[in-house]
Amino acid sequence: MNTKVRYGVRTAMELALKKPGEDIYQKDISINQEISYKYLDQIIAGLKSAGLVTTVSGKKSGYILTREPGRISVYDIYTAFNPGLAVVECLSDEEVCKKEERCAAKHFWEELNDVVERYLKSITINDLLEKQVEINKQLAE
Amino acid sequence: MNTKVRYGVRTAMELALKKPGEDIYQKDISINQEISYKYLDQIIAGLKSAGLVTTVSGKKSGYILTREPGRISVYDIYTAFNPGLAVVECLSDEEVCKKEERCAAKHFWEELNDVVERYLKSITINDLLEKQVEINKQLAE
DNA sequence: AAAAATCCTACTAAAATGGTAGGATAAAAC
DNA sequence: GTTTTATCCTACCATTTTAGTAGGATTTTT
Repeated sequence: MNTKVRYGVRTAMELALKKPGEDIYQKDISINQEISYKYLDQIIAGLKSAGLVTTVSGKKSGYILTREPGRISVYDIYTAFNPGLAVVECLSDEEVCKKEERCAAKHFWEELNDVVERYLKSITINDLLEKQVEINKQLAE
Repeated sequence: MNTKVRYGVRTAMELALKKPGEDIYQKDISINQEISYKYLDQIIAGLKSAGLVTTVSGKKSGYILTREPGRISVYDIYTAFNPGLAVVECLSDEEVCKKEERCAAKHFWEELNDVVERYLKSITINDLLEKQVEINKQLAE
């Protein structure tokens, strides 16, 4: 899990809090989330080309999520920055291990991959926001 | 999951098949598993310093597992080559994120980390060997 | 003593990571 | 219609990690 995925998640959380009529700019996200303004360029570009975020460019434009936060999973954000989930390289179709299907280890790595993938798909941006509310409540006590 | 962990798992599987009186040398593992003899040096060194493998002095010498295959998990092998499991860097104690406990994302990464850790701990070398027997049986059909 | 095996340290090419830099483009405000 | 402010786009780069290679020292067996 590299910084792009992590920052991507936090960016999506930030955008999910946008209220109708309100504008959220790259600058806002950069400041709130303490992510370099320029690096955020690449984060947002990734989210856009994955179809998770959209914008109208121009002076007052800002960004917006294309789907409700409850319909964007962490897996969606992960795949915005990675070709696919592969906990070991022999799972990505590029490289083909000589041992292939004879390899019990490979079967195990595939199962691990499934475990992780299922979990990433099960958590949405909305879940994270709810968790955030819960955390804020606990801190206020 | 880097090559050291993957090769480490396959090396442990190889050693687990050792019968009493039989010797398994680095050379054997290198040939059977198609791992460079010299690189295997480092793999075995890691397994040894983690206490999973020891050198036996007998007729010649060779290596042996220090525990039954059913009591060596993939997590044990993982930690032989990595300081600890951390799917994101802010989970390793070295770096401390400014957001710390206020961050819902971090809580999520921690849960993901637990999911992976539990799974790695749940699978033993013995499980992999049993799976291998199953695969061999299916291929023979 | 020779041979065969383990043990140990250092080096390195290539790729990935986590950014920075500089400017082009688009549209709203004046 | 020009200035301002925001997005968009491409290239570059330092550092770290990865996946080994290399060379030899030491120990054990024959």
